[in-house]
Parts: sequence; structure tokens; C-alpha cells
Amino acid sequence: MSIADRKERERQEMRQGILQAAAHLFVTEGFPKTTIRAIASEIEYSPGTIYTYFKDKQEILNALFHQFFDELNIAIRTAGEAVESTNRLTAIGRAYIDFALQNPEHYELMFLMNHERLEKNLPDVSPEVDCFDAETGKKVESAQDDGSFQYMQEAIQLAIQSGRQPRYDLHTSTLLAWSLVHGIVALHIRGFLQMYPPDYLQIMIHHAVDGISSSIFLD
Amino acid sequence: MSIADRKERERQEMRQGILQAAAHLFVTEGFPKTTIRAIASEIEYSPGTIYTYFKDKQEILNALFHQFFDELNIAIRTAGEAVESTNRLTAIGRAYIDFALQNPEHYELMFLMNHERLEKNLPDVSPEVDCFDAETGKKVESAQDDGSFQYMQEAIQLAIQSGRQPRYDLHTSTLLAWSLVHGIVALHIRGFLQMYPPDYLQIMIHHAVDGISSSIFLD
DNA sequence: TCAGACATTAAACAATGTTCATTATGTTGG
DNA sequence: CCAACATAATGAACATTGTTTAATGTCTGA
Repeated sequence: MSIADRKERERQEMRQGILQAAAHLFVTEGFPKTTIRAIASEIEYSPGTIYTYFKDKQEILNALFHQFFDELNIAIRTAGEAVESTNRLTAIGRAYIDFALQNPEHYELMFLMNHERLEKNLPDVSPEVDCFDAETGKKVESAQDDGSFQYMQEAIQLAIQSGRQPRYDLHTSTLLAWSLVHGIVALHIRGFLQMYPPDYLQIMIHHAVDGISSSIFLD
Repeated sequence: MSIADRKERERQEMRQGILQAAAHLFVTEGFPKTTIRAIASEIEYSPGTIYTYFKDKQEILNALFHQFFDELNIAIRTAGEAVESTNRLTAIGRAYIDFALQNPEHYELMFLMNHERLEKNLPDVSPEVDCFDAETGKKVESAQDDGSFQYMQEAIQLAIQSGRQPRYDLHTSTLLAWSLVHGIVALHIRGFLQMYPPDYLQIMIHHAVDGISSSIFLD
């Protein structure tokens, strides 16, 4: 079965090549310029060939979507593990904002764009939601436990276990923390913070990172 | 000059008709279905006629953009003026979230979509930024003073003048408040909060509205 | 060797935003 | 009232999208 293996390998390499070209165009030229024809041209194939490896354009975006989330997760966890659990939430927030500001096109595809046909598995963000399930009444354990959001939730839980006084329940705290950092970078990327001088914006963002903790903890 | 007046009036009526048709399509069918041809069909004219009244599609979106911001501003100010200044910030936050959740397509166009060619005057959101100007060193008074963001900033200032202890300076406080509410609704509209049962999400959002104050005030 | 599976391509398709020559209509000056 | 002109509306056409397909080539497996 060696030939079939090679074929499959070549197929995956082609897929990766297409994804790489798409990601490159996406980052360097922006989304509108990332057309099927441009991707095909980048890898020096005809447009039709793309459809041998991906069902449609959305499937390419899906793949990039997951790929970018993996990058975010790595960045978040790396930053989180580098500090002790008491500072973890702040470190995560800082890493999240840095990721978004340094990879605005990634963040665009991940959180800002409207995907419609995206299969919203969100396999790498969702936290476990085991709070009261409305229908069955029993807790539902999510199979997912390696997402950034989940990790943020764990960091908050660790802080609580370390003695910090939470203002709200765990899920609400996590939502507030996530909303705060997402809100800042989303507004910034969309140009709604342009009226602030860059230096001052940096200071405000720095304060905001500290603000994550103070907004969800009493002490 | 009565005939010229009538012509100008008819022209504005046609513009309004086009905008109304576009807004209707936008809300009922969503953005992708809001094509020039669909708008033209809605008002029973040929597609080319649209270009007699608008330079291109982006100009139509610009007009809707401003129109929707006017609606948001009215909603915010109405909610704000209905309560005394101590509760104003919370009322504004609640109104902001309600507007976004009840008019997701509006919010989509206003804050979520990527406009690129949009002339970012943002004539109805921006606050005055009179903090230290990097170049000249002197404060720059913005001509703009009726935006929702500006109004939120004033509400925070009122709260401070009423004796509340701010955790950060005024601009940072305003940014945090706005980021928090925008973050929540942006994540929700993009489907990132789907794992929460709707009832529970409502409770969290309710907590979040209270959280605006507690995140920027010490007391 | 040969038949079938597969990859690649160019061409074509439909739908988009946009432009343009043509037609029609209404306005204005004499 | 008529002739010239400005303007608006139209349908056809254009370029650019994503996508499909028939044809061609290539490679694999028996």
C-alpha cells in the first residue's frame, strides 16, 4: 500500500500548499484579494485544481480558521504556563491582545468576519458549559478541554482557589474577561479607536489588561 | 426656482427610497442578499438607475451606516435621560446591549463588518479626545459632541463628580466600558456564546451590565 | 499492455458590481 | 409653441467573482 500512501501524502501536501498560499495572500493582501484564482496563481495551478482538494472556498477558510485557533491556543498556553497561577489571568489577557494586534488578519478571520456556512464546532475555543442544562437538567460534559477560553476559565478558577474573591460566578467571570479583551481588539481593528494617539492607546490597553482582574474580582 | 426645488426634493425622495429598500433587504434577507439588483428590483427600477443617485454600493452602505448610528444614539440618549445621573452608565450599557441584540443586522453593519472604503468620520460615536496630543502638546477639542461614546464618557464623568472613585482615568474607563459591552454583543452575534443556554446567557449579560460600573469604579 | 481511476486544464456558467450608448422625458429660452 | 438641451431610465455589455464540466493527460494495478 505504499503507492496509495504516497498519493495520500501528496494530496495532503497539496492541501497544505493551498492553505499556505491562501494564508499568505490573506495576511499580505487581505481577504478581498484572496480569490480562488489568486490562490491558484500563487501555487501555479489552474483555478479548477483547487476544487480537487477543497469542496469550496469556505472549506479553505474553515481550515485556516482552525489553524489560526491552534496558533492562538499555543500563544495563550505558552504565556500562561510561563507564570505562576496567580498572575495567569493577566498574562493570558496580555497574550490574547498581543496575538490579535500582531496578527490582525488572523483575528479578522477568526472572530470578526461573518462566516455563515462555517461549521461552528469551535473546536478550540469553547469552554465546558456544565451549568444547569435547560432541557435535561443534568450537566453536560463537553469533550472539549484544550481551548483558549477553557484555559482562561481554568486560570480564573485557579485564582479563586488561591483565595481571590470572585464578583460573579465562574462562567460570568470568564465571559466578562473574554468580552473585555475581545471588545478592545475588535474595536481597534475596526478603526474605532483611531482618535486615540497610539502611545495613549497602548497605555489604556495596558490598564485594560490589569482591568480584567479588577473587573471580576472583589479584591 | 420652484422646479429645481421639486427636482431636488424628488431626488432626495428617490435616495431615501433606495436607502429604505436597502435597509429592508439588509434586515430581512441579510447582507449577502442585498445586491444592487435586488435593491433595484425592490423599488422597481433598473439596476443602472441606482447609480444616478449613489456613486457606488459603498456609498449606500455609508448612508445606512450613519442612519443606524443615529438610531443607536437616540436609543442611548433616551435610555440615559430617563434615569438620574448615578444610574446613567448602567442604563446606557443596558440600552447599548439591547439595541445590538434587537437589531443584529444594524450592529453587523455598524461595528462588525469590514468596510475598507468607508470614510471613517465616525461622526456619531467618537468621544472627544483631549488628552495630551503627541505632536503639538495642546489639547484638541473635537467638533463632535453628540455620539453615544461621548455620551457614555459624560455619564462616567458625572458618576465621578457624584463621588464615585474611578479606577482609571476617564478615557480608559470609557474604553473599558465600551469594550465590555461591544465584546459581549460581538461575540454573541458571531455565535461564540452558543454553548450557553439562552436563559443563562441572559443572566450573564445582566450581570455584565452591572459589571460595567464595578470594573471601572473602586466602590 | 490496457483499462480504469485520478489530476489538471481551459472553457464556460451564473451572479456580482459597474459602465455606457440609447432612448425617453421634461425643462428652458426664444 | 418649438427647438435645443439637460437629465433620468433602461437594457445591454463588461470585468471579476466562485464554481462546474468536458476533455485531456497521467499514472496505477492487473
